[in-house]
Amino acid sequence: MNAFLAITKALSDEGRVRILLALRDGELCVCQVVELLALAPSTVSKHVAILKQAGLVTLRKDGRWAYYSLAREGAPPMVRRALEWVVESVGTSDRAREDRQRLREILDIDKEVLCSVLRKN
Amino acid sequence: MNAFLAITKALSDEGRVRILLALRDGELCVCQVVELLALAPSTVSKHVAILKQAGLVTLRKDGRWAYYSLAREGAPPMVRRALEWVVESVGTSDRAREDRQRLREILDIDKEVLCSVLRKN
DNA sequence: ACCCCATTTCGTCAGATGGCGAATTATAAA
DNA sequence: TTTATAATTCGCCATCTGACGAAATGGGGT
Repeated sequence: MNAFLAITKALSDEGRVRILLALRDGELCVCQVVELLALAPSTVSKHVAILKQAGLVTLRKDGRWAYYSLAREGAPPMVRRALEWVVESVGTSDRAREDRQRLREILDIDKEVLCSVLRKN
Repeated sequence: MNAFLAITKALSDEGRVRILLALRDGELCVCQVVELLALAPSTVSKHVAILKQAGLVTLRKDGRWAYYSLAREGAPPMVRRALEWVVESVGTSDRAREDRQRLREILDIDKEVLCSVLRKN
């Protein structure tokens, strides 16, 4: 029950759901998510930590960068079903489409440049 | 997205999940849920209102009594999938088993008597 | 060794949430 | 019409949550 509630709580925030949907197209580093959601890095870091705690995403560290991905085959059925349900339910919502388009623009920017730009604001 | 978040928020409270699981065996009136969860009637009323708002349960009024049931065929796929996921994930948890046993005892008590007993506490 | 910088952690604040009891509503019974 | 009562709504409080900026962490680069 605790694991289940960790998932439902993780899914009960729009920003976190948007992160999951954005990860459909592949792993993202924190600064890319920061740009997508227009939230402070510390806030995004907390969000992805909650998603990770719930088992919905996995973390790959590469030097200074932290890449988050959707949980895959190894994940428990409860998690896989949750992700399927999310995608089925809101994967084609307006917000998801807007985010996907914006994400394409973000992915065109070099990561180094993107993170530097963020520091200025 | 709003409808989806209404569901995930509804599912992010243990009491509300327990209510959904209890409703698997058929409709319940508020005072029966009050007895099962050991919460104040006003609190339970609020919980079922949230479940209803999310579309996860339906309400049937019969005189002074309010019976809540799980959403059925008519419900949107998003809702049906959510309920399937809930049952798959926590339908056989310890808590669910305990509740089901306790629920059998509660259903053996006459509704009128049950609600009267609650007033005394 | 030193600095740079992506990320995380910490401290704090405003707003949301979950709990209760009291008051209100609505329906059945007397 | 008055009373009783299941349920809901309201008002309040304690706690949780999500937001931010500042400070700490930790892995490159010079």
